Amino acid sequence: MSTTNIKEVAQRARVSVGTVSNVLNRPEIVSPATRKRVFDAIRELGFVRNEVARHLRVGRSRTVGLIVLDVANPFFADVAQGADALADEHDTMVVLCNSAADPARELRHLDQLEQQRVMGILITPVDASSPRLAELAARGTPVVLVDSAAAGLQCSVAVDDRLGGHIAGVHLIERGHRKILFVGGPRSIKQVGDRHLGITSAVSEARDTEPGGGVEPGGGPGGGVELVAWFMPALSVAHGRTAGERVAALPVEERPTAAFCANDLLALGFLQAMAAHGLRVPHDMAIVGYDDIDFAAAATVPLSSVGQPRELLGRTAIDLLLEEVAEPELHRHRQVIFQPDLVVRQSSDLHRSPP
Amino acid sequence: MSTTNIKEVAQRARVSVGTVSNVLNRPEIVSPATRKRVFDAIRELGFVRNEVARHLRVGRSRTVGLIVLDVANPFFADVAQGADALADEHDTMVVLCNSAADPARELRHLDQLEQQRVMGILITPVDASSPRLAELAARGTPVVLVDSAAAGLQCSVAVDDRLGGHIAGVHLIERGHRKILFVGGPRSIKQVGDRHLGITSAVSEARDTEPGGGVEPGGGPGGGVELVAWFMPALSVAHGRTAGERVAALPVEERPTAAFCANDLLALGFLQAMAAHGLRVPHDMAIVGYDDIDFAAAATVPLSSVGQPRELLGRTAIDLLLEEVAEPELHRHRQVIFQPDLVVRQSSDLHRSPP
DNA sequence: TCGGTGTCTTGAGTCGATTCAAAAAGATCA
DNA sequence: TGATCTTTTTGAATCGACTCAAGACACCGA
Repeated sequence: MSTTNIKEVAQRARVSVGTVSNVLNRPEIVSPATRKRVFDAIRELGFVRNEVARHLRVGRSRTVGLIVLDVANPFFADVAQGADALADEHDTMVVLCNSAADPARELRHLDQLEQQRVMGILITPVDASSPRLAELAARGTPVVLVDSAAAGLQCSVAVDDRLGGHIAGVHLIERGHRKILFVGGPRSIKQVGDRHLGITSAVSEARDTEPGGGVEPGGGPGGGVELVAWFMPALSVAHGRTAGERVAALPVEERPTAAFCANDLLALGFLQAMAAHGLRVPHDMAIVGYDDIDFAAAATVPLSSVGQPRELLGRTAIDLLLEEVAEPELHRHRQVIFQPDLVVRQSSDLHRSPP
Repeated sequence: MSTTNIKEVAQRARVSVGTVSNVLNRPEIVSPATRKRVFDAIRELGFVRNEVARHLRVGRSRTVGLIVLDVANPFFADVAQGADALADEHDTMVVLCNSAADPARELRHLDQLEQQRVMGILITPVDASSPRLAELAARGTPVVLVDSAAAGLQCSVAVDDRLGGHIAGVHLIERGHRKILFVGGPRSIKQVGDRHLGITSAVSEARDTEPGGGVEPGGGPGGGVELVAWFMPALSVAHGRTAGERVAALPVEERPTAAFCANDLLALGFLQAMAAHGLRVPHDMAIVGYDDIDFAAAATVPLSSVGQPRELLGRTAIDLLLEEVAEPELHRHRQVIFQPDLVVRQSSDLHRSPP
């Protein structure tokens, strides 16, 4: 390791360590001549300040941890980019950690970050109600939940996932679909649950308002719209493909005509499976994804998707965190909620005529 | 911040600080009764070990920095995942930093990581010949170049980009293309240059071996294959789209029949532009990308792409780093080079008949 | 020459955990 | 019981940078 320390610099510049420290931190109070001597010594020795020691003394780090469910998901890459951009302006470093939706990994990262005394933690939790998050906050590490609303105990930024699910449901129903599949991820992930609730509410509203209260054969009670939900083990392209294959294997009369996937990775996988089994999108199967990642627009069939302000989520999270760090006393926890919006593309843009 | 420190724990457990430290680090040398008392005190006080102080004392951190050109590129997400997986097994944390291909940002991250005295740095440099990297190594922070071969001064893992470019070129020529466009990123990025060199060599080999040495009208000297190269300002979907639009605007007789893009993001953007301008892929324009990210297979037209062992790159980089850290004296810098392989999909899978 | 007033510089003490020589406590045996 | 090991525990010194009260120094006017 760079063994040159402030002491050696002081020796070479023929000043005390205090003066070197002053040059580093408040150069204006040091006389120009001394300052120059010190800078020269620093350059000559290739001195690099030991941030660890500095941090130990001043007790405050300039890094924040960002724990996401899946680094490989472009949605989180965009959130991270937003966070990074704002953090950068405040001379702060964002370290990105991947929990891979695994509570154990999440816990390990939380422990590591707390032990490193980071300035704060932004997290998209596997389980938002975990007591660990409250403990962290209580012990003094501010936590901001990202893409997941908090119950007042901490700050959070989120997009209204129920609304997003609702919009997607209304859209599909409006396009004439009467049997819809929801492809979710693990139930434990709150976003999945909320998006499911959203489309569920859209479906039951459709039942209530639909004319003719008779029970149609094969339809749900009180209306013609039926919703099936499958919860896959992960929100990945591979599991989307699995779901798609399972759907393709169903006999036509049982098969839904539309799928709402809890994120775009699932949707892209699902779409691939449709192509592989000769099902046309949107004719045989309409698809709506979630997140509106850049790749959604570039898919085999351009994908309809519920969009979220991804970078803004990241920026806002950093903003809330910095606010809390700056004035821990005055700070009141806030829950910021953004609105999703549906981007209709080819994958669902077809009016389905009744059978 | 968690203000409970080892001293308070010691007080409550009625032992010395040395004993608490022992319980934390070598519990087996402490008698069971004492150990229990200490653990109880830790639990009761909610003590969290201060990794900063520990690090200052032992002089060695358990984190490595990984600086990539673009976090939003799934290629790097996969590399990061590979690195993370292996690091995890060694109880080491990977922090991901984004240089966004900007030398200034890269430098800032290098500075920060060095100041934090990380165990080592994995980097896909904007400029591999930058003296900063050598300085870092000289001052004691091991550096491993990722996806970019080193000249013996440090370790590196890479994929043979010239070979990759060559394979792509041979494939397109073999499919009958005689006018090929190379869509690159900034020339300063080594990968871009190498991939260009690769396809250039494929083209000149084709000229040499092609029967009939006559100069064809519109063809290059000595053969019928022509290569044009455009270097875009960034390896992004947006710039791919720009390139595609520029190509689409060309009169048919001047327009290439195939494009080899320096990465899949460019290729996906290029593909979108083709669709937007009514050019059919692969009939009017064949496309080959690079990296074979998961989204390549899911594109509007499934994308041919030169594949790289992405996660293995990350794993190997960590492996080399750990090896160097473990035995700094014995360690000899190594350059690991993997082979790329072309995955042919629909976007280039068509034999073009001569005009 | 002295006191006063700024401007710089100094260096011991501090942050929290680890280390290790040395002391203390136990165990074993003659 | 005392001598000799062995097992535990102790606590001062240490890592490197920062802080701040106190000291050194220069300059000015009386």
